[in-house]
Amino acid sequence: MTSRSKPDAPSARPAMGKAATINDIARLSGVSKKTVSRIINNSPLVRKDTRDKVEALMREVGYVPDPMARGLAFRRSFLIGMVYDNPTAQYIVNMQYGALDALRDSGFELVVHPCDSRSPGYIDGVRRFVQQQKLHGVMLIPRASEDQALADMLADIGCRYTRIASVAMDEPARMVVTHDRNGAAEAAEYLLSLGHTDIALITGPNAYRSAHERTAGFLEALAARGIELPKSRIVEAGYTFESGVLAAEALLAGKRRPTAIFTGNDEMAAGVYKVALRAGISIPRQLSIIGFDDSPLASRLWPSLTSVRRHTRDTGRIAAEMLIQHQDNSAALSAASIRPHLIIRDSCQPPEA
Amino acid sequence: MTSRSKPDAPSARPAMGKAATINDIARLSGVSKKTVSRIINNSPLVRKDTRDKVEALMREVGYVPDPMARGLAFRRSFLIGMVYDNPTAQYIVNMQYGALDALRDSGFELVVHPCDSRSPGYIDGVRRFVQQQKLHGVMLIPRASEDQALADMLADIGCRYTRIASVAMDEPARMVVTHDRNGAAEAAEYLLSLGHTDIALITGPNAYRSAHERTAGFLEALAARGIELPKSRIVEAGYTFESGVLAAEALLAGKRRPTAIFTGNDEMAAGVYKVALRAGISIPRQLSIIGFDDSPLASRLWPSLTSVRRHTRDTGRIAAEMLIQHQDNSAALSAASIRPHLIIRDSCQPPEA
DNA sequence: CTGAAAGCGCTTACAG
DNA sequence: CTGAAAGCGCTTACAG
Repeated sequence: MTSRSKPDAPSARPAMGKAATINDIARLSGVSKKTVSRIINNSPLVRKDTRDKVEALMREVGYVPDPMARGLAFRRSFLIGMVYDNPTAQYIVNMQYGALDALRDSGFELVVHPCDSRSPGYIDGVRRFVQQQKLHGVMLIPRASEDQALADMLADIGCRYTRIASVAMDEPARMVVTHDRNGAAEAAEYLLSLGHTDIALITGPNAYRSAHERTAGFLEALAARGIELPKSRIVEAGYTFESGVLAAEALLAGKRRPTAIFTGNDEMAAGVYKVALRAGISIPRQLSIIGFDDSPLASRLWPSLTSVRRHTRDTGRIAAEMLIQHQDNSAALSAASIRPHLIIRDSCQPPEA
Repeated sequence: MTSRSKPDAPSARPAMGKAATINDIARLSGVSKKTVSRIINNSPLVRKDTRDKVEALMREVGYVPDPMARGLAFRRSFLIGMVYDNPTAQYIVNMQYGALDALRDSGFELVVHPCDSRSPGYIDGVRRFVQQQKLHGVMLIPRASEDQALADMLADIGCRYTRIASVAMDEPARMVVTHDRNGAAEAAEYLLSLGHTDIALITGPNAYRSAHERTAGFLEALAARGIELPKSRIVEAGYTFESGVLAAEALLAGKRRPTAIFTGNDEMAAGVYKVALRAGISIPRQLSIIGFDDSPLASRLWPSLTSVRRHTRDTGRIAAEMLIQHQDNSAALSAASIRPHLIIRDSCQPPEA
């Protein structure tokens, strides 16, 4: 129990005495506030010894410029918005961690904005969010990032943004590409290397770019080794556990079952597990399975699931860095892209003779 | 591809012409800006027809006061901080959704601040976060919420906060109590109702208040029906999957296995699944299992896991509401508490004869 | 119930 | 390289 000041006291003031302001720094170091301002903003137009003297004082008194005052004068806040639409929790949290990695000690903060891209007014909602908060920039996470109308709106109102997507769909300076295609290809190659040829595929919704990329990468890699899947071995599902169950039921019902299944994400792979376990089909002896995401679920399932890992945290970090970076080095980052790779666990083995 | 203004254009201005300011509203409606300010702040000192006239104009031009200007004058921002320490992704995301439910259309935004409560400087990190951003208030999520030093620091600097915890540990106006004890008791009663008597318990770390509450609730409910667990049937683990595996191995090794296990969270229950499946112990025929959290994992496991559901999103909503509520009705909310309850799935049945 | 003045802590022109 | 003036869009005393 604490017995300090009343929580609803009308005026909340800093701990002891007011915090130092730019005026204090200017007065104490004997320069004008404009010079202090120049130092805050890293202007080159300050003599080195002036800068050193003032910076020492700032450190000494623990001075940090007020983001609201700065934002008011700049007509832009020091807030980065993260806009996303309904993906899995672990993915979002990792993305947030990554963004915060980039924002740490930068003076910027992360404000989250989940939305529903199926609701009609959602783009307007994002616009209000951006304009009312005068956001410095926003990160767009799949699947919202795939919505060109959203990106167009942001460009219209002059809001800088970065898009995270499985494939380049905007100027390089605004894109972080995750190359899902490569990850899926690696999964295909692994199954081939184990000797599988009767392989099935459960895809995410075709309308999702990520699903399209993963499917294409998987099928291409198979084709490169001369294997073409019949239509009956490819089932489109909805990226959800339940849809994975339905797809697996269709795939595992007949007598001639595939010896391996690749699913567009781990959720659907868990659905395959359920159907297989219920039907007494042994994983991996009678059925090999590979997922995509390397979510926590992958290691919690038994046997643990081989899955394609995405470097979500790094992806989020880079997307945020691109937003707060100064122009000079942003070019270096603009080509940012991260390749997924396969994490091998216990859900695959060569097919039975 | 879009071909709009360059993303790095030095001056980002609103879409078309500047947005309206308080001066525009004052001029156009023929009152002083102070009167407009009174209306913005819901002051009763405004004649109803004046208010109506001005509000109509504000709606018409889509005027929204600038949070940075307001914040600068108020010496406090319109940002709510969410401070948390390393819990599971779904829990955090649900908490964020709940907070945003409360903040929607309130003019407040949510800024996230994960931290590591084991690192020495973390309280200082939160203090800087609060003071530099002049946060309106912060929500403390377990286990950070259990740290009295953190709460004391916030009280010291005059920052309003709400704490979410399994049991009251602060003034009612600052607490949202989740009553984990009740949920655990319900799990115990369910197992008893099925006829189990040889029951085991895998607890979270005793240092966690939630673990303590869940353990106490479970054991109390058992004791109320005359059942006392021997020490050997109670294993302390770490709330993680891996620790659940180890605990289950200890519990399921001997010949006289318990017929049911209750775990302090779903992660550890998944660990029990792994050990049971590997050992050929059939769930629920030979072993009933109940988890806690009702995480997505619960329904993805097979057979699906009976688990105690926490109303995380509502909890987050209430914690945020308490922060932005005006004093008058905060009393009504202060007693806020939410009871967990058992979600019955397929992981339990009566013990074998 | 309403308003004119001063101020919140910064930055942007404009000078020098 | 440095500075005095005006302004960003609001609110707080203070009057009336």
